[in-house]
Amino acid sequence: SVQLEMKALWDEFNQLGTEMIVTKAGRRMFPTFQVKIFGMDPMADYMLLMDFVPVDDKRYRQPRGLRLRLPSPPGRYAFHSSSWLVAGKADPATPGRVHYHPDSPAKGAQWMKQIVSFDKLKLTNNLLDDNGHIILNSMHRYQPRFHVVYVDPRKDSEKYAEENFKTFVFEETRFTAVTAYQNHRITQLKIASNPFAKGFRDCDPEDWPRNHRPGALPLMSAFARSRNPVSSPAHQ
Amino acid sequence: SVQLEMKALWDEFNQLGTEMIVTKAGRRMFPTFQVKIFGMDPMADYMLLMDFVPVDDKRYRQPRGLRLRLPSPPGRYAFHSSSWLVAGKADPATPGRVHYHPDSPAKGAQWMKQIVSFDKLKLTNNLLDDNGHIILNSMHRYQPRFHVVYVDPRKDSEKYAEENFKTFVFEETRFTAVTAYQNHRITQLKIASNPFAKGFRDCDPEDWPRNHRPGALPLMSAFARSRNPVSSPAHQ
DNA sequence: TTCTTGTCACCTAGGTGTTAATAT
DNA sequence: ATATTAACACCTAGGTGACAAGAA
Repeated sequence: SVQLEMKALWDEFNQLGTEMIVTKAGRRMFPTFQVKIFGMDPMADYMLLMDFVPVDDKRYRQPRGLRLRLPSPPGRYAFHSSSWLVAGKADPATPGRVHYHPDSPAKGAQWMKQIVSFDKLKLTNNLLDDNGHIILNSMHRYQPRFHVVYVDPRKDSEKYAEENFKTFVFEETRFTAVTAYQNHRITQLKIASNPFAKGFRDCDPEDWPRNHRPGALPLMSAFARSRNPVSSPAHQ
Repeated sequence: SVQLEMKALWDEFNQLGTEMIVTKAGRRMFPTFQVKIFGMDPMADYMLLMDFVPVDDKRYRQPRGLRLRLPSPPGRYAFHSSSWLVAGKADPATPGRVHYHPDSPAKGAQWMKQIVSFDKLKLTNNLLDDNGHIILNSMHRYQPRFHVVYVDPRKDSEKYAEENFKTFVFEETRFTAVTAYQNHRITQLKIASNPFAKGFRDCDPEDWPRNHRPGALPLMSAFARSRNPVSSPAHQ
């Protein structure tokens, strides 16, 4: 069995509608997909991998004229809407790549003795990418999937391929691929929770992440002080 | 067979008497021990590891009163001698630890397809170290050794332990463990060739390492401009 | 108008020798 | 006197969103 790490954070993002940046050079996911694994044969070899499947066959876009610009830090934030419109049918599918965890293959004991982190996985929108990154269409929704493959030592292992792997799906890790954040609340939550974005925080530098307790909604403390663009949209 | 990478650089250090810093927290080696491997069975599993054996049973020290201090950058360098005196018999042997390459075990094909780098290996003088670092005695000389272990799939593989590994020794990688550099020419060569020490270079920032050609003695360009403390020692 | 790209300042994370203080 | 330690400035290496300019 598999347990998703940082589930509380994933839930918080998912509630807002998670967005993941895709770039030509490749961008990591945040939150990082991390799991704890139980019940493997400690002595057997396993491959761990991830892939991404479209949630639907739709292309999305931002609603017309719902953008607004807040004056507070002068012209700093271009607020986008948190709602999405269906823009039509999905673009042609991207090459269905797969990301093997770099430690693969390894013994079950090795995988189980600590959290498995897919922090080397990168997302790109470059259809011609030759760095082995995951290729996604911007403005489309994706579901990450996690696969465990048992390395069968038998000579005719191909025959048993069907029974030698297991797939795990965590719906709270769904996201929309974007080239720039569309929902400002997502941006703020990323800034509040990703250490690499610390430079953009304007709130108490002490409170995060040291004082973080699940359920206390502390992540949005930075955003709570500003206006909510969803509840008070404005035409330009 | 195994080929030492950066052999020219190792030779240059070895000619001066290589020194490696040991610290309580653990210090990487520079140059890094890196090899190219040939002739493995591409489908078989191997473990790669290193250990360090004393070159002799002596303890070394700096000659009495041979230190000098150059005025050029005011009081910046405490020049030590490049010669060593035998200070007596070696201290009690340190725990004979071994460093497994973190990718171990892996297939021969994996090991051979690129340079194998031991850049995670760290040296410490802390006898109570619990980070798995290599423990060495300061002021003692050591010979790094590289071992390739074939992972025998047979049930009674223990019986064949003797024939299932091969050891490679490169004498040009010998060094003296120190807590502070003793030979200023070693310091200068480290500064000239280690990218992380770039902040201490005072020579043409363009010339290294882009223009480096083996045999042209360009590494010492920074040092060549200053006096040679070996050929002109001074009493204090 | 909407989306994408490239550059940037600002971070995290950690590898250097220097230096002054301390230990032996 | 010699050897070790710990704090430090200065690097490498690379992950952030902001922003202005460009593309569709």
